[in-house]
Amino acid sequence: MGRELAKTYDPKGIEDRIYQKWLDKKYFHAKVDHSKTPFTIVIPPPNITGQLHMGHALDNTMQDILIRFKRMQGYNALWQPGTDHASIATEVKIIEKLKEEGVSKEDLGREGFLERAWDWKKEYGGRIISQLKKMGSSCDWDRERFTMDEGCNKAVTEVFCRMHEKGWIYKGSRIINWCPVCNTSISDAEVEYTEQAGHFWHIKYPVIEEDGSVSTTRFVEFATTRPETMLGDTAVAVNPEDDRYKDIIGKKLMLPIINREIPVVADSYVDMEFGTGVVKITPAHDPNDFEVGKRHNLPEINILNDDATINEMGGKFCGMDRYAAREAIVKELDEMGLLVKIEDYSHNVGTHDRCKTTIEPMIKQQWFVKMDELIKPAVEAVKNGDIQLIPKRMEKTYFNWTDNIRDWCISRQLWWGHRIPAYYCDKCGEIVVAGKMPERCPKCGHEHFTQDPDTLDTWFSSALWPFSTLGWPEQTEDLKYFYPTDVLVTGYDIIFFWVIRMIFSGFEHMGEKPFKTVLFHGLVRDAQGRKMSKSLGNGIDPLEIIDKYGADALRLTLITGNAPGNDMRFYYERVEASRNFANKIWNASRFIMMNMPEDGGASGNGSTSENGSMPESGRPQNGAVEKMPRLEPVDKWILSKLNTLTQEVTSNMESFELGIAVQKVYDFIWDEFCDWYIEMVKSRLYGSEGQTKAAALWTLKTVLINALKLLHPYMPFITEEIFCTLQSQEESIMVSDWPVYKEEWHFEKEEKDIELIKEAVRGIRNVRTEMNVAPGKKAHVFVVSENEDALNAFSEGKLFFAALASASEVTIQRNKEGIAQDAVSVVIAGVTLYIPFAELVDLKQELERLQKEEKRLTGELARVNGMLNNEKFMSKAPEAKIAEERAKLEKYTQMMEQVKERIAQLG
RNA sequence: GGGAUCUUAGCUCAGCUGGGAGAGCAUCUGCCUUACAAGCAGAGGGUCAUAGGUUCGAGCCCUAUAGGUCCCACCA
Repeated sequence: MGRELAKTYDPKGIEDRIYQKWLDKKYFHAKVDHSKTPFTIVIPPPNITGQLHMGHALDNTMQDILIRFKRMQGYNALWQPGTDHASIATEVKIIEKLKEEGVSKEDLGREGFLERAWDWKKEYGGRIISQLKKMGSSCDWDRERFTMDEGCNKAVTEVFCRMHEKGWIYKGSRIINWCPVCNTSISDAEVEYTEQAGHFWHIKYPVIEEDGSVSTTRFVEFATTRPETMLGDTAVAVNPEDDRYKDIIGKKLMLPIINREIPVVADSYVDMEFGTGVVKITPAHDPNDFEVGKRHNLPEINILNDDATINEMGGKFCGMDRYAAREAIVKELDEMGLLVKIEDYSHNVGTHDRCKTTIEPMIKQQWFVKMDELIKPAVEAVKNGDIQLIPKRMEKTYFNWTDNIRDWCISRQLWWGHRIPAYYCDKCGEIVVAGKMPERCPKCGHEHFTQDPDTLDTWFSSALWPFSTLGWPEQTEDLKYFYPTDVLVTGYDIIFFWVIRMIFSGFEHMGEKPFKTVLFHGLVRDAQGRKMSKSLGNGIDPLEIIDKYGADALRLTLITGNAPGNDMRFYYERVEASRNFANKIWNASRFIMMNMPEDGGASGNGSTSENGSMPESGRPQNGAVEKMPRLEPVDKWILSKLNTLTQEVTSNMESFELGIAVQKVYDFIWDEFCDWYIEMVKSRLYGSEGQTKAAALWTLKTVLINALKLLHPYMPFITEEIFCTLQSQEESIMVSDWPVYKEEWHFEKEEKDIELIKEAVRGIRNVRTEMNVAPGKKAHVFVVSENEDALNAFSEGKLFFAALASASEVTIQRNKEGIAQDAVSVVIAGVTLYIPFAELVDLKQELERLQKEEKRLTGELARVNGMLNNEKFMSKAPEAKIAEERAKLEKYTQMMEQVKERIAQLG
């Protein structure tokens, strides 16, 4: 009888079927509806080159939890999805692929290359999306966007033109970070410093004497880690306070090999304590030297080609690679007697975060975004709490960046991306920034232009994501309704790249913040705590986990026991624990369904798949289907517990404490519902009494359904499967109402009473184990109390002792008359239980047990009395706390009396 | 050099605004009790890194120390 469910939960098959149903029913789709409050999340768009990794899995699980929660709460929940073109990452991959075919990017030309890139996008762009679907993500796929689709392109151009107009985008000659392998400039944020073993070459330059001759005796010595840059030296600097060098300031030196006269300048940038206190100045190839050069009007001599070979400025080294040139120059200096010594030296070298190539600072014409004004509202918003960062400590990281903000280099010498909308007059070179190719030059009237070959930093378009995806620059209904979005969920590692840039872009172009809250998560690490990486080969594929344990188990694993912004370790035992929990719910549900009558409003074959023609409209029956029957105390107890749970979980989720919330649901379902409630009502289900059985079934079903709802955002698939099967309905749990606190489900007395019973049961189980009583051996339990409430509670709960505490019979009485002297006793507040066994009980052991308890109680009493007798505590502690302690005092005093009495009996 | 963060049971981690130390896994002891052995019932295990301080009261707040992790800057 009842519905057939497999003995263990097998997510395979179920998950795909359910997801397809959700898609078919358009549950994920959100449209403007002014009768509802919107709740919006924009997805951090994954790269089209990407494959789902644990970071995505975590990020998307958190977003899906929030979206599903809010959707059930009645919000108009929109989760806006899309992908990112990821300019440099994608371009690098395509070039790699072309290389295999023996073709270079230049062979194809710009047009040909872009064609290949779009092919790539078509082929792989969808892969990550289908993987996100495997996770159960309830994104509105009808709204899927791409950072290089028509709308986003329009937004990018619009922003570029506007900011240029305002003077906040400018073109300038600056020192930038150049990657000689990717052949592009990169922003400061893309530079990754790694410690490398290198050398410190001590070199000296000869002084030019008054008479113009090169001295053979006077030298200035310094040390460098990049001797080849000497080709571009235009000065040597010392600290103006440095007495050692005061006399040579303003003198000239002879730059060896090149034979160029360079001055000695005084600049406070030089640290007297470091090395010899002398620094060679290469303005074209070092950011600090560049600044010094500006201050002293030094020439900037670029000595490198884009591929990091030496250019014609390097004389005979022209054409050599930078490292070959280094060797040759050192050798030559040595031969000239100018190399003093070589030291081993370990230092930090800037590398490109994508390809790990050592970057080369160079002076280039690039486009920049002026940051000083732009950043102000973004700083203010976080400062005054308009935008909330969770956890709060992320604010410090945020301000640390904004306080030291530098202009943002946005041009990239790449082809895959948004081409800069700047056009150069072929005749006079005039720059026109516009949405399309200008017709004639405003300066000279010429009609031919060439567009800037560069593209924009990939983050330029992602910065606009929260509003470009909603239709901006058009003033769409979607934009007005869904913007600003509510929560941004992302890793703390892209706070500078993305979060800050979205914030200032939102204020600048929308006049309003892009989101109210940023919820950060940490990194998912491997079992040893290492970062998961391709090179280490320690990555765990989320799809593999889903295949083996199910998406629900994966999701639960990623959320439990993790606080916002904290890294976590991922290992299989944790997934197993989650899988076991899924199985636990499955079996509890199976048990309930097995006991449901065929007719009781829950008939049907339990399968949801072949019955696809259920009415689509209307809310589901919202859990408690039938009207509330006459309940037993234990039913009221679990309902009351559920009520508290509902309140707490909702509150935790509203404050983004997702891990805490799900832990509570887990504990409730497993401990309270399965281990206690189900065990306590079994006899009522097996018996044939109509009313009490119906009440038990009603309660089982009601509590289960509500618990499933609370769990649904975390484990969407299994909760859906059970929800539909249990109620034989097609309508989804994901569009059912979120549970709320119900006054009529609040039962204070019953909660107290059942907790008392539980305590007694635990006490009996304890002594039985301690006394090595065989599990099959039943015993008579005597309950002795003078307390009316307790007596009532026990007479109501009498039958539980047979099922839960191996009682053959329960006798309730006001005194211990007729109870054998050698019984084992259990003391709980106000009640003493006696269990006489047929065999003689070791009274010595019993006495020892009681004495141990006496000792424990003595300690407790001392602590409580210590507080209550402390005047300062009494005058300063909150009243509630004092009342709590008083109650404890009463309880322990009572128990102490009982224990003492029992000890006296034995003694 | 600047900053953040962590140090809690054998392991991995929770512990929200200060009010009697928790979970999962592992270990030990019993149980195939008709939902579940991916289970049930019990048990052991922590001077919450160290030293001070504030407080009636500190795992939680402050200071210092030790060790770990990360971010930023980049001293040539």
